[in-house]
Amino acid sequence: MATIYDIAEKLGVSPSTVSRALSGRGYCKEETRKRIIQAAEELDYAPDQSAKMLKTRVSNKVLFTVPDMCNPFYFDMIQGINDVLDPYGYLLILMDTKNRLEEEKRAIQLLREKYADGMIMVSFDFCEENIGLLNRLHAPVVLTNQYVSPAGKDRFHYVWVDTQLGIKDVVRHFTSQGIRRIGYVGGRLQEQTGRERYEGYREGLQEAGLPLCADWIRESDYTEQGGYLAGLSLLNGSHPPPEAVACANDLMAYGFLRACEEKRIRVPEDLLLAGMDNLSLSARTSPKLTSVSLRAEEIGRTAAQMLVHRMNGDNRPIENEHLRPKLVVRESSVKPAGFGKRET
Amino acid sequence: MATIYDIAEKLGVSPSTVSRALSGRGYCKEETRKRIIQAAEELDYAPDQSAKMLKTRVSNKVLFTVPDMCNPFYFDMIQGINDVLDPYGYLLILMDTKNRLEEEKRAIQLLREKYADGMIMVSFDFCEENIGLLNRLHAPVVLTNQYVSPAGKDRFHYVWVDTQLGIKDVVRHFTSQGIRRIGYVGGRLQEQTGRERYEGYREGLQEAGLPLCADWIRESDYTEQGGYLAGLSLLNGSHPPPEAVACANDLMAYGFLRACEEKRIRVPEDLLLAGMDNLSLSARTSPKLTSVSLRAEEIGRTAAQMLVHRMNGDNRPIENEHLRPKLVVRESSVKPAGFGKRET
DNA sequence: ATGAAAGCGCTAACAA
DNA sequence: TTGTTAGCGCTTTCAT
Repeated sequence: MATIYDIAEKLGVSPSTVSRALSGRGYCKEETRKRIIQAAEELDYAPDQSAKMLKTRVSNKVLFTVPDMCNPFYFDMIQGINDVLDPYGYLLILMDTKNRLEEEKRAIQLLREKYADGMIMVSFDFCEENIGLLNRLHAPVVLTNQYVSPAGKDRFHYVWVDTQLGIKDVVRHFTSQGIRRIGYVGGRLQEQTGRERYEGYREGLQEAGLPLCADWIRESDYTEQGGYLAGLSLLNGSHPPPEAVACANDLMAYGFLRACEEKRIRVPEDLLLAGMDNLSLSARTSPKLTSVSLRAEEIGRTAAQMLVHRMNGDNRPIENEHLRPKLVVRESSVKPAGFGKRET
Repeated sequence: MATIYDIAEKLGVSPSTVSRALSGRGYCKEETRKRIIQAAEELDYAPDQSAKMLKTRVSNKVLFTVPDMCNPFYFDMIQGINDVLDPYGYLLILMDTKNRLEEEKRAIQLLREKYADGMIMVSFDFCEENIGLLNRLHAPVVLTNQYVSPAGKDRFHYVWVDTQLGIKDVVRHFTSQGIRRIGYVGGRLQEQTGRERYEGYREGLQEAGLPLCADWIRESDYTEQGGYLAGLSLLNGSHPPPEAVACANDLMAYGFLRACEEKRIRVPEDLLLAGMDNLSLSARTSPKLTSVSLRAEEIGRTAAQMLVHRMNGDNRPIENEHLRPKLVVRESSVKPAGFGKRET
């Protein structure tokens, strides 16, 4: 592969002249430039990225990490991220951390090794360990969860949606219909996201004066299969069964729906159900699924904008962003006439 | 940021010793290695990728380009690609070419500039221009369409599914139910993918001795919105209307379904419908959508395997791969009792 | 307007 | 086992 030296030699000019001509920075006589450009084409020249990066210290890449590549939610986020990043010429490196701390650490390490100029990180569990590493990083980072270190002075930024409030809204939506036996399928309580959403459930019940009932609560993993298993377990293991169930995301709600089908429990005739994420799929399932919109694309867009701001060396302090969740009510959660009268 | 020189200096050894100790290649006394590793940690050292790349000429990245980031089909492919690439330590750069030749050329240029070691490219239209550029590339490339240059000796490989046969199977599925008025919503005929699938439609009709009828055929763009518009146009503009419609992908079928809803045409009671891609959504829509499975994940996995094979410098000639499409019949395409008797 | 030369941080062939 | 040295291909300062 030809280098600027080959071009320089062929034309009897110096490599620096070639560099200037091709990059457009610095002086170069128009005629010389033309000859250089022509020679570059003849030699099938293409600038070498690694050499350029080594010199300029920028990679033009952004790392985007998600905890579960199978969840369409993140692809909605990608739309937004890409919309913003593309015009700036940033490339997107996509990485699946599989909700494993080790993989998240690997992602952080990639940044230390300058694979990318910045990172947008989604995690179910921002904790002391990954946050500590993140704060040691020089490259800008934007998270999609709220996190404030006790010590303060965090180096990263975040854009977040109050999922706690979102789940609380779901519970309110149920109680406002007179429902009192409300179940919940969430994530692991050891994880930040799991705690947040569970807290919304707890608050919602409390607000309505309803007790927590372990029989109606399951911990799962945000996957369809996990929701299915949790659904079976909950439907089999609770007497009386709940009248309504809030799932901490749509994927688990789909799985729960599958469990209901299997158990011949009709939604919403026998049981009300709601999810969270508002995947585009949810408007088309049967029954159409009530869900809390987290505005995935907007999160992505906002996160990318914050990141670009920081990567461009603009060091004016920026505010962390806060998006409001929005309950989208569809068939699955609305009590039909004759609700609860099981057909036989 | 610390370099191996900083470590070398601190310890009074040479940079190459540090390099050997850290990379594990070449001799290094165990004790020296330990001291070096400790010093590296103390100095918060991380190897610089661009320097390593410049020297080793490998980027450990693979470029994956898709013509429409909004289509979940490609995310199924990503699962497969990532499954294969991840164990080898390859990172995935995702790029949306927006079905524009210019963007495809940009992707090819990225490879020339060594942004990545190889590429998996999805395009609706492999044509002389992009193929010509692809053949000039040194880096390995795997396409997801069949393409054989007239001149032969193509440098790239491909894994393909016979979508022509897939659409033909859909038409057969319709005709086997006695349906004779069969419509089609496809891609642009100027594009390779559009031609292929249309050809399947044409052959299917021909096989059943049915004539082509322009009233029942629409060109669109593989998006939901495109399918919706094509649906409205077809439903409004054909007298008599078709009894069944084959859509060239699921996204357009969803759009078509939306158009049907709007026009109060019931599927499958008034009209049969089928798509192609077999997105996971299709098993959950209402009605559940019949679709041709293209095995997205398997395409991804296979393509990635071929690419890895080539990137590892294994130059034994490899066969292009061929996956068979599979019709998955669901509610939307099965003639119910009383089909065609419009309710009023 | 152009050229010479240094250097980005790493690897690897060769010498010691 | 370790050190010396020469690049990888580009940018950029400084001199001409």
